Amino acid sequence: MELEMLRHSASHLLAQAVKRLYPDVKLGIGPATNVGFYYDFDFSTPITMADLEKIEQEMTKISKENLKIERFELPKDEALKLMQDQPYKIELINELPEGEVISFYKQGEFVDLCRGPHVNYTAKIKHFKLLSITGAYWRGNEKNKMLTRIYGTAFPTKEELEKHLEALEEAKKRDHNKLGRELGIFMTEENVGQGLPLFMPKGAKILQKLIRWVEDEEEKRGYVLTRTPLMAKSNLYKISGHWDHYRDGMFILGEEGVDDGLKALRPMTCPFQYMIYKNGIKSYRDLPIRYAETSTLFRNENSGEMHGLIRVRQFTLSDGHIICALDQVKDEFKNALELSYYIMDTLGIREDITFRFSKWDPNNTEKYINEPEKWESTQKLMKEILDELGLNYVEADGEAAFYGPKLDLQIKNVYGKEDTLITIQIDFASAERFGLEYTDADGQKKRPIILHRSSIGCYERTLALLIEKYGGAFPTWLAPVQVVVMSLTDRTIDEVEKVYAELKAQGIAVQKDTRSEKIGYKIREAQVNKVPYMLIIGDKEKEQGVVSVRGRKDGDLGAFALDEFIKKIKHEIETKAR
RNA sequence: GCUGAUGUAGCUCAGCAGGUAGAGCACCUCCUUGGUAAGGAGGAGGUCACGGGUUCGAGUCCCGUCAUCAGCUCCA
Repeated sequence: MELEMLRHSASHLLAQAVKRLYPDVKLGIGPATNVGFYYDFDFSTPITMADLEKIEQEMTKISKENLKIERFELPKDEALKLMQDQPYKIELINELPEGEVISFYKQGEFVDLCRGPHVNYTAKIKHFKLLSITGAYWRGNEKNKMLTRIYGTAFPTKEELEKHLEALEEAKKRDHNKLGRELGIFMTEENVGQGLPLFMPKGAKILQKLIRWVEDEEEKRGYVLTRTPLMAKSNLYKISGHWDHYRDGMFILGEEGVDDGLKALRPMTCPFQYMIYKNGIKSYRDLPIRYAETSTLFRNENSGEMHGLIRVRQFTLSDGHIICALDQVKDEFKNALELSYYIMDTLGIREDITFRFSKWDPNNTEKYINEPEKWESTQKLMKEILDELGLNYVEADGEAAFYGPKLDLQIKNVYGKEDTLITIQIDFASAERFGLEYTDADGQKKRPIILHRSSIGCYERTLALLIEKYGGAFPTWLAPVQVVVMSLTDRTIDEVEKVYAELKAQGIAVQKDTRSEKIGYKIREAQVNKVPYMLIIGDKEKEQGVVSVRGRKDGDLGAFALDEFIKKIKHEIETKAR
C-alpha cells in the first residue's frame, strides 16, 4: 500500500514534469502497477526515448522543490471548469456517478483529478526511473485514440531501485526468447513467417520427450488417443459456430464453389473429437469417454501479438475432451486436475501456478451463449468442485469460454507477465449443438456434459516457461544433450570414442569432442550450453580406467568408473530427478 | 491490427557531414600434445533484411514491404 502510494505519486510527478516541458499535452490516466507506474499522454508531437532523460531530470528538479501535495474537492460544475483544457479528464468527470466526491490533488502549479491517496511532499519521491515509452489505447479500447504511455518505477530507497533494475537485467538473461535461441532450441526465419518458430534438433528432442511422457501418462489414466485432420470443410465450423464468430482467427483455404469449397485449418480440436464420439451409438455404460490428442492448432493472431514461443500462430496442445454424464463431472474434473498436478510436480512448476476461475459476463450476450440458468448451475457446480478441492483461486468475470466456465492454471513469465498454461472447462452447450447423446439406464436419450482439458498445456508455451524456470539448465531427463565427452590429448581420442559409443548404446544423449586443443574453452562452452555432465579423459584417466566428471553447476565431481557413472545418470533419468 | 524502436559476417558490435565494409570470439588448415574459456601462423566467410526512390555515387537520406523487440488490444 505504501509502495503503491509512492508509485502513484511518482506518476503525478511524471505528469507534472511532462506538463512543464510540453505545456499543451493532454493528460490521460496514471496509476501504479505491481512493478511501477505509468501515465498516458496525448502529445501534439511525438516524443522519443531521448526525451525521457530530459523528463527524468525535470522530475528530479520537482522532487527537490519539495512541493506540498494537497487534496481538495470540488462540485461537478467547478471541476469541469478547472479541467476545461483537459478533454480526457472531462470525460472521466462526466462519467463519475452522481453524488460521487470529485477530488483533486495539487502540487505547486500542477493539479490532477485523482482519488488518491498520495505522499505529502514531492521530496518523498526520490528513487525512480523511467523505463519505456509505448502506445496504449485510451481506456483500453482499440477504437479510441492511441495515447503515449510512459512507464517507470519507483522505490523507497536507492538500494531497492538498483536491486530491481539488476533483477530486470538478470531476467533478460533467462528470457526464453533470447536463451532458447542461444541454446539452439528454436529459431525463426523471416521467410517462414511470424509466429512460426522452427524447432532445431535440441528443441525437437525436448518436445519429443515431453510428448511421449504425457501421452503415455494419459493412456495409463484411461484416455484413448485420437488423431484427427488439421483442416476441415467450412461445414464443420458452421456447426461449431466458429465460422460466424471466429472467422478472423482462422486460416481459410480453397475457393468457394471449387472442389469441396472453402476449408480452414483447425483452431481447436473439439468438433473433430465430437465427430468420433458420434460415430456409433453410445450407452451410459460407455461413459466417461476420455479422448486425448497431441493436437496441432492454427490461429491467425494479429501480427503484433506474437511473442517467442509464448504466443504463436501454430502450436501443439495436449488437448482432450472427456464426455460424461452429469454425475460423473466432479470426479472427472478432479482427475483431470490431478493429472496436471502430477505433470507440474514432475516438471517442478507446481508452486508457480495460480488458479483463476473464469466466469461469464451476463451483460455480454454477443460473446456468451444466452442460457442464464445453465450458466448459473454450471458455475455453481464448478465452484463446488473448486471449494471441495480447497483451491485458492481468483474469480474473473467475462473470461469464460463461450460455452462454459473455466478453471485456468496461470503462470508468470520471467518479467512477471501472466499467461494461461493449462485450462479445464465444463461445457454444457456443445453436446446440444453437435447432437451428442447417450442412452441412459432408463432407455432415454440424454445429452452428456463435455470437459475440455489440457494436461500440460501447449507444448511451445510450456517449454518457454521451462526454459525460464531452469535458465536453460533442464533436468537431466529432459536435457537434449545429457553428456559431453572430451579428450584432453590426442593420445586419448580412442578412449573418448569408446566411452561415447558405450553411452550411446545405453540410450544416453551424448556428444563428443575429440579435438584436444582449447580444452578449457570446450568445457566453458558445455557449461554455457547447460549440459548436465562433462566427461574429461586424459592420460591419467586412461591409465586408471576412469572418467573425470564435471557437473554444469557442481564443478568437479571426481573420478568415476564408467559403469558407475552410467548407473548414476540412468537413475537420474528414470526418476526424472530435478 | 495499433503506437514506438530496431534490422551490418554464426555471435557481440564498430562504421554514418553519403565516397564504395571492419574488429573480437566462433569456423577451416598447419604448427603446438596440452589439465579446466580464449598458444602461434595462415584462411574462408557479408546481395550491409528486401524492394523502390533521391544522388555522379546510398550500409549511411526518403518511401514501401518483411522480420524482431517493448507495450496496447486479443488469446493457449
